[in-house]
Amino acid sequence: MDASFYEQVFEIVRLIPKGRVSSYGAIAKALGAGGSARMVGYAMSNAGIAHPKVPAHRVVNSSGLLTGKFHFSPPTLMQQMLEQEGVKVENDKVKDFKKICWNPLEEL
DNA sequence: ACTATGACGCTAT
DNA sequence: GATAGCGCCATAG
Repeated sequence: MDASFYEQVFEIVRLIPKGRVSSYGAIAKALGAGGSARMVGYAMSNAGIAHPKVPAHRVVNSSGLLTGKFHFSPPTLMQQMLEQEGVKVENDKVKDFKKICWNPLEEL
């Protein structure tokens, strides 16, 4: 394994259950890099070329805002994917984010 | 080794 | 509520 930070992030993201979402900070913390939330997002940039597919659309910021939606094509794909999985999104923000937020540290 | 960058997080104003 | 600034840390050049 490359054991790169990216791959570790990808693994966590791939473990996110359908209909749930996670935050960059939570994932970073689960990896033991609590302060490297930026790295998680940075890794997501590679998610587009990563295999197997990484449900990056399930990863949002601590506010539940779809910050990275512009990295999708089209940018509306992220919101549609979430709604498709039962996640309600309003104004580029996950509704009831606190309720559906998935904590890797707790679930794992 | 150093600098620049980045899908973040938090606090202050 | 919106904007601005700082910190935090891994990757790329």
